[in-house]
Amino acid sequence: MARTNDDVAAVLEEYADLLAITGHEDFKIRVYQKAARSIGAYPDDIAGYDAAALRRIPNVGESIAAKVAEYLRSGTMAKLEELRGRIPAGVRALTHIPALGPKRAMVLHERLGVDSPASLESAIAAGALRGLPGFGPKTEENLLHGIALLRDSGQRVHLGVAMPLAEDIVAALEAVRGCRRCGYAGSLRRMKDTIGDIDVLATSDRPRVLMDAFVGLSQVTEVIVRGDKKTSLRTGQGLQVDLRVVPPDAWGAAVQYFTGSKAHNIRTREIAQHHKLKLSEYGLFDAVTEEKIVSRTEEEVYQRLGLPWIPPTLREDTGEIEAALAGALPDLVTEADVRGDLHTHTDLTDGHASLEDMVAAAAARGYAYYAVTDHGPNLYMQQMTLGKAVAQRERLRELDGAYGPRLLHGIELNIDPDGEVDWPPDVLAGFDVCVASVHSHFDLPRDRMTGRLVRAAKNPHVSIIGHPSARLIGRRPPIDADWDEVFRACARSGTALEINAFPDRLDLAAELIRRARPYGVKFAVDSDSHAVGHLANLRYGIGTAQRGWLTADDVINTWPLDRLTAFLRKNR
DNA sequence: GCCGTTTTCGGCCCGACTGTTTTCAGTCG
Repeated sequence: MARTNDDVAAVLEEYADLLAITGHEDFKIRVYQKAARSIGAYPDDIAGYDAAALRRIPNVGESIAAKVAEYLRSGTMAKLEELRGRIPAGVRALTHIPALGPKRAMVLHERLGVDSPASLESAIAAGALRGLPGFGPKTEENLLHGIALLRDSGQRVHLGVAMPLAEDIVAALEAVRGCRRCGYAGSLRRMKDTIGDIDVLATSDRPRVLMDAFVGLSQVTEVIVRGDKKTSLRTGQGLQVDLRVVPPDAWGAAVQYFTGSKAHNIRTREIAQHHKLKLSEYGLFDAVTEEKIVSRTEEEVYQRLGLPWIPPTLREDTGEIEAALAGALPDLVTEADVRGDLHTHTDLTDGHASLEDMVAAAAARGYAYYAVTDHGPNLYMQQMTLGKAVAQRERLRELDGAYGPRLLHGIELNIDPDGEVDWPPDVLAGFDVCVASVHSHFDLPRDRMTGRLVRAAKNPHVSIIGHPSARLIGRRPPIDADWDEVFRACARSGTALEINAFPDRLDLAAELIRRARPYGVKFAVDSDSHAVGHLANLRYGIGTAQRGWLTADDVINTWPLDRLTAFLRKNR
C-alpha cells in the first residue's frame, strides 16, 4: 500500500519524464526529480497538506507546491494531464529501452509516430529509421537488442544472488597481476534489498590486463561496452556488471563516487561546489586551479567536505547529510555486535540439518546464545506435536553449554487470520522464546490484518513477530496493514519485530524499520536458517537494520543474555 | 523551477563510451 508521498513522487517523476521528452530544459527537469525525491523521503505523510505546508519540504517551491496541492485536492494535475494528452504512455516506455533516452524518443515519436517499444520494432523492420539524423545501422541493431532485453526484463535480483557473484568476481580480479585493489560498490555496498547491476571498482597500473581478465570471466555471456577505464558485461543470469579502473591514488574518491546513491552524490557534489571545490571519481579538486586536494581514502574526501565518514548503508540522501553535518549520525549496529540468533530451524520440521549440526555451526560463529525455533503444529505439513517439541527441549538441555552457546528452546508459531496462535498459554510458557509469524491468508482487508498482528503482539507469550510483512522479494508483495498501529502495539507490549535476514525476505524492509523505531520498537535480526549455510545470511539482515538507522541498543540479540531473557519474558 | 558562506538573479553534478559525426550529442551511471 503506497503512501501518499510515494504516489506524489511517482506523479512528479512522470511529469519530469514528460518534460524531458517534450524537450524542456535540463535544469527544469532536474527540479521536478529533486522534488519527487524530497517528497518520497519526507518522514510525514503529506495527505491533506495545503500549498503552504508543502513548501516547507525541501526543493518544493511555489510552483510545485501549487501543483501537488492541486493533485492532493482533486486527484489530478492539469499540467500533467495536458502532457499526457500530447504524449502517449508508450512513448515514455520507449525511454526504458537501454540506450534510448528522451531526446531520441521524441525524434522517433515526432518524425515517425512511434508510440511504443513494439511500434519501434516494426518501424525498424520497415526500414523507417534509415536517413533519420542520429540513427545509423549500429543504433538500429542496439535498439532491437534493447527491446528484446526489456521484454524478457532485466529484473532486479536480491542480495543473495548478487552478493556471491560480486564476491567471486572481486576475488578473480584480485588475483590478476597488477591489480592493486578491488571491491564492489553501488547498491550492493549500500546493501539495498534488490540490485539492478553490480559495480566493481579496481585500481591498477595495468588496466588493460585487468579488462582482459574481466571479459574473460566464466560468468560472461555478453560484452556491452569495452574500454580501458570502463567495461560493462552481462552474465548468464542477465545481470549487468560494470568494472571501472582508476589510478591507485584515486581509490577513495572513486569508491565514494561509485557507491552512490546518485542522490547522495548530488548532495556531496553540491557541498563541494559551495566550498569552491569539484568532486569527481578522480578526486576532490580546487574548482579554480584544478589542483587535486584529496582522493586516497573516502574518509579524507568526506573530511575535506566538512563531513564525518558516512556509512554506505545510509547514503540515500534521506537525512544522512543533515545528520552528518549535525554530528548526529547513528552508531550503527554491526555484525560483530550480534551475540546470537533467535529464529532457526532443524530437521525436526522443515530444516535440513540436525539439532547437533545447527548448534555446532552456531558455536563456530562465536554466539553466546542460540535459539532453536521449529514450526508449531498449525503449519500442518510440518507434523509437529507437543511430544516432539518436549523431546527436542530435553535433548537441547543436554547439549546446553556443550558446544559453547547458551541454548534457548523456542518455537515459531503461526498467526491465524484472527491473530491466534498454535498453543494455549500454559504450553507456550514452557518455551524460552516464541516467534509468531504469518504464513497464509495474505490478502485480508487492512483492518483485519492490522487487528491480527496487534493481537499476536499483545499475546504475553509472543516475544517476536517473525517476517512481519510476509513479503517474498519479486514473488509476493507485503501484506497490507496499518503499520503505525502495529508499531504502537509492539512498543507498548514489548514485542520485538523481526528483521528476517533471508535474502528473499529482508522483512521488515528498511523503510518500515526506520518508521517503527521512533515508536520505541525493538528488533531481532534473525537468519531463519533452515540449513547450516544459512546462518551466514545474517549479514544481509544487519545491512537492512543499518539501512533502517538502527543501533545495537535497538536490536535485542546484541544484548547480554540477562537483558535479553528479561525482554523475552515480557513482564510476565 | 528552486535556491542562497558568491547570489533575490544567475546559476544549476560530472565523466566515459558509443555512434554518428568531422567536433559532438545522447545516454548512462
